[in-house]
Amino acid sequence: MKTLIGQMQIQVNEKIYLKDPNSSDLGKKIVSQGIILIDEIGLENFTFKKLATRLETTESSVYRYFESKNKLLIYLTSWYWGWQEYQLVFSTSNIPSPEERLKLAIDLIATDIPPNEIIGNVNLEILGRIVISESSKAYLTKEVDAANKEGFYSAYKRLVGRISDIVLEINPKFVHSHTLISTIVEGIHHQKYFADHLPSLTDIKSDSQKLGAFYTDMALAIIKK
Amino acid sequence: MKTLIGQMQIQVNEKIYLKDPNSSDLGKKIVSQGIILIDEIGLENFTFKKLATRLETTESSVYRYFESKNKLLIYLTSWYWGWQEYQLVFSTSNIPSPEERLKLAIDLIATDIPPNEIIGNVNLEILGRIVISESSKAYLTKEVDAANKEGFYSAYKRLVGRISDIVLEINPKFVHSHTLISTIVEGIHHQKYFADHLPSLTDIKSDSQKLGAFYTDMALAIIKK
DNA sequence: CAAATATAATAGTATTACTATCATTTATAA
DNA sequence: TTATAAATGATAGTAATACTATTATATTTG
Repeated sequence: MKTLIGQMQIQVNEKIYLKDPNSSDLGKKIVSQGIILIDEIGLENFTFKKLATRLETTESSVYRYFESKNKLLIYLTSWYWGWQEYQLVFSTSNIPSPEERLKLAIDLIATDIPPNEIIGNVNLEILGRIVISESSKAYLTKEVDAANKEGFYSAYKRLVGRISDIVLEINPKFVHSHTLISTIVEGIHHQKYFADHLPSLTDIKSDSQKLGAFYTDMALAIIKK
Repeated sequence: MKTLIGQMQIQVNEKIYLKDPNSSDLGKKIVSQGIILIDEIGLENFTFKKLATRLETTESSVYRYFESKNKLLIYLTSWYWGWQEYQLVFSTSNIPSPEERLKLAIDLIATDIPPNEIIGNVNLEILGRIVISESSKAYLTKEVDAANKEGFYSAYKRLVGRISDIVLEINPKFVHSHTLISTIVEGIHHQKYFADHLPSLTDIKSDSQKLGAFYTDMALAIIKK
């Protein structure tokens, strides 16, 4: 999982941005530094003005790439899920046992990203952190339905869909595969957040192995029931 | 569950507000109409100015009760969890079987609040809706740790703690009771949101009975494993 | 080298998220 | 009943946010 294909590119729905941030230097900086700034000050305090100042550019230049900070967030999370999907496909490709593949999938979601893992100047560890604490805000808005219609959440849905398919391989009669997997994915992120900030809501303190193991056990217990 | 005790009062941590909204007419309206307005336009678009206009009062008057809209949100969610806790204690009080109590607890979380259920001019159905779509924003902020230290999330933690205790009655050796219950509570809310807005992430379309049944099955499967 | 494209500089607007002051109304208690 | 306190209303003000618009200046590409 360390170095994948040298020049991999994650595809993100074009409607999310005004101008492809991958098409220019400034665009790439907006993404890579945007991640860092959101992580530092939180999405609520993050503004395009502050980002522009940090990049020594102007607010209007940033607005040429993204319509709003929520769109930037949607871009970042889509990118993240696209990357996770890529890793899922990659890491499960030669594994015949669906049970083994499910375990790998859940561990993939649960595993902490090692520090300084970079793809195209995106720091994945930091991106992983903002996905945990901010990603739900990308869909918990009054604009969900419009955004969903545009396909802004398709990367996430695809990942959940793929893991659900593995569940169905294990038990084709299990009718709650999507519910189960979306519960597990959100659950893992929540538990990590709780471990750091609201520890009495969890029993697993920053041990991604145990976290993955718990959810794998839970999944298999209900799937095979 | 229809009419409980006529004049029940849910206690909310005093530090959440500047002035007790229950102590005056205006305060009560801020809460009851605040809920309605947040539901209508979403937390992002909600402002104290808009609420003041609707109440035919002034922004500064609203600010006398709550420091910020985030505090109002914390107040509303605390109130909600306090109310859920009350109902939990009430509905499980005479049930000896912990398994039966767990089922009741999960169903309580999953059950849709019937329309027009009112306690002290708070519309619970609407409050339930905003808890689903906005409550996580109460803790997904840079101020979590400070807020947690002040005890702003204790109502939620207490509810999770109580249900976890039931889990431990069923199996005292189960070491993931908090993880399991917080996963289920958040999971139920997410699934309801998904059913309405991102249906491909769920298999249960607005059927709170099935939702409760699924999570109960899942809980028992892992607890007894 | 011209033309297109990208960025910088600057300005401007309505709204947000507050804080402050002072006048007026309403409740309470002596 | 009146004095006093408490709550609300009216008004003003400020820095920041979330944008849009315009024009000038670089930079790239054909």
